[in-house]
Amino acid sequence: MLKGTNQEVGRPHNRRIVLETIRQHGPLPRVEIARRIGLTTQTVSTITSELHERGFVALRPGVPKGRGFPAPSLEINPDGGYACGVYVTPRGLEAGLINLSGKVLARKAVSAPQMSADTAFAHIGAMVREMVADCPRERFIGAGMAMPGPFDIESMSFVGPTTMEGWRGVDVGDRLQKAVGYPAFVEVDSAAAAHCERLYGVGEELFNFYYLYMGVGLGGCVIYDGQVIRGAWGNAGEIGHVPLVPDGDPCPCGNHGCLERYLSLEAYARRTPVIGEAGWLEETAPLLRSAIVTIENLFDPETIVLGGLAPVELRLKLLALTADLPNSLAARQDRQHPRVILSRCGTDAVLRGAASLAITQVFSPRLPAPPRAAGDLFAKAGRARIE
Amino acid sequence: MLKGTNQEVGRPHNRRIVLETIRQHGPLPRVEIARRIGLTTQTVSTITSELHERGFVALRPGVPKGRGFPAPSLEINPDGGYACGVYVTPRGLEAGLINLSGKVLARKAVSAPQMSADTAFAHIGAMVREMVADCPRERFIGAGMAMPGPFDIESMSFVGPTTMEGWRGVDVGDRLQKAVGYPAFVEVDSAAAAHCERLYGVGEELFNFYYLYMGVGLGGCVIYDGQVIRGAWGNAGEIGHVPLVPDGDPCPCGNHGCLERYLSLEAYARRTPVIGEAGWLEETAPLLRSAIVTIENLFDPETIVLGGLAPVELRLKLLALTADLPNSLAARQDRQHPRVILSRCGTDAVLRGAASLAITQVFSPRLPAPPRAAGDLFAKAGRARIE
DNA sequence: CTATTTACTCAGATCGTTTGACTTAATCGC
DNA sequence: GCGATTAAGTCAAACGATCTGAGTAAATAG
Repeated sequence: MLKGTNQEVGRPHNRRIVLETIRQHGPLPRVEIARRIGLTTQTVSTITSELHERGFVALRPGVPKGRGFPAPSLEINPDGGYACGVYVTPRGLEAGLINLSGKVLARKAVSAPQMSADTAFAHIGAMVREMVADCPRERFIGAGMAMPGPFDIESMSFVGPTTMEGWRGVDVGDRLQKAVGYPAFVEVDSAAAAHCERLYGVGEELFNFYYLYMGVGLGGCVIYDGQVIRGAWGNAGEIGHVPLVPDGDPCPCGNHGCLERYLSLEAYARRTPVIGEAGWLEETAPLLRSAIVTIENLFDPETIVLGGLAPVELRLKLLALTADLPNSLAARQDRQHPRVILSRCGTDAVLRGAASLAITQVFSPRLPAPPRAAGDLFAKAGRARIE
Repeated sequence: MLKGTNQEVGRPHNRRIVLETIRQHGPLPRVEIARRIGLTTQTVSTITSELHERGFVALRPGVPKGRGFPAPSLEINPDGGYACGVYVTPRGLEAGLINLSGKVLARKAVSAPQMSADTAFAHIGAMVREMVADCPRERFIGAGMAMPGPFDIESMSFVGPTTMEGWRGVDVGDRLQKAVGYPAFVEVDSAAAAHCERLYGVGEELFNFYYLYMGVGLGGCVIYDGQVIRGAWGNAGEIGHVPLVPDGDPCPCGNHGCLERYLSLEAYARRTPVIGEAGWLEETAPLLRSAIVTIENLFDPETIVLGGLAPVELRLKLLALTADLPNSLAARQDRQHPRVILSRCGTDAVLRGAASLAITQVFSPRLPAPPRAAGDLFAKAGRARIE
């Protein structure tokens, strides 16, 4: 569980830190990177020359700004690497190729309801191979795949509108790995979308937020300290099955009054023909507000990001319903952001998030927290070897 | 935000890892520690000799077990360090001295309703000084303090049964630091209790759980990967204010139907005179079950730990109500633990948790996650310096 | 045109971890 | 019983990533 560190661990870690800092805040001169990550310019220089050599970062010539050497800036080289993202749903497959900047360069899709796992992985293998062929082979990093959650919970995974039939007991990670032949990773769709938002959306400013994913069902994901909180088995975030309405609508999960029976695209599609969109919004508003209060009181996020498959227009209407929220611990004086905001990543969030999983896993810091200087018992003598 | 690592950071980190491994799994021989944390025996030897020198660990002579050198084991020296915990409530103060094993050695209390901050910190300063006097001065590590949450939320902190009057705008951390003159830390009571459970209770086996704290109000805390998840402002865990009953009882927080209006010692005290304990249990059961389903679906923990100030007898009765739980993603086949279990730490949980904050902050690993070997792009060349 | 400032680089020093040989203390097998 | 084997631990030298301090390049200030 707990692991020690040595130079062999430290170097890759620092490399990831440097690259992630450049990715998130670049273009940056070396001194500035060094200042941020707490290492010397020399070290950053060594690391960045390696990253440059490998083509992951590009050097932008320095522009004179006052006295002194005009510092060249480092930025991500978008074409330094590519990754594939696959989104598997009960309606079919979507796949995309992204570059290091998270831009979608190519896209493929297979439409077929309730694909079997065998068929799906055959398609996935083929799609990924085609996409890899479109980019420099040695620059392909890996693939990520997203699916509606939860995984491996028979009583929940295989019923309801987000059901994947015939996928019972399939070792998805292993199958993906074998199908693509590159490093492969799997994530629940809402977590993948949250990951995208963290990397390419609001995550540029926010390190702690809750991502509410309004898809066919309703999912969510906490980003805490910049990290996706996945739960013990990677299934955290099934906010759609929070029982907010006692004795409410029966849900395929077996309970009654689950939130996603009211707040989800499935609910929208089911209700609007009956009562119209305005009626649905009115009916859903109190539940949305309750959901927000629940999230705020449980997670204390900086903000809640409203994302998912739902079209922007609809999400804007939902956002409007949150103008007048009930009290919660989010009602603090010194808020930097509204309590609810819109996602900045488009409908490709899941795809890009899934693909960037591979990039993150291969590159990014699973960070060592800096030991705080809080009464260090080893302050001085710690440096001397004990005889 | 992201920090690099070097030898200066690495050594203290490894020291913490070694100590934490010994604390949690000791007594252990050096080889075994090395195996667990992924460093060499030599390094562990160097570090442990330092820890031994400083009196934090004790050496237990090796007992012959089969061939080879009989390995001496290392274990925590309980008297290697002491810390103070303070629990501040609207009813008064409780303070305690614990040793490195988390045992409560001394205890003090001041009973006085709605103490002002000035009075409280005067008392706290005095109590801590007395306790420090009872242990070797140089072995005193620091103090931790717990309070009912949430902090700094005017609209919620200062109303209701857990209210602290006259504490508005008080910089608690700073005041505590000044009052005790040692490293000082502050935490919400439920998080402190969860921390205690992590260190000295179920945390010995579980790294991912949700701690439900049934006190005057109702709080909770996620332990994820062995770490307390505190939220953006340290207030995560206000599960008591999840609105589970639409149009339910009005709550001092301003909303209606908050969970803690039904499930808390305050609710128990208010309702049992009217309908008796059995009546209360019956009335509360569906809400408790809903709360559990909510937690499970949002956090996907290994288990939920039922703790808090509520007496064991009452918690046992509540536990009995969870024998037949609704479906959730926790209903998996391969569960290692029941969905709900009782806390193993007694009523001192908050006190011990608060005190051990100081120990943890000074010693324990805020861990660097080991970079997984997933398609390392720098696999070989990473070791060679680039010219 | 010189002095100053700033970013960067080179080469050597530093220091925690690793490596490999050695020591110690137990059991196994003849 | 006694040498061979096994296992944990220690010593001293090697390793290697980062740091340190001197040196270089390119701008501005005066």
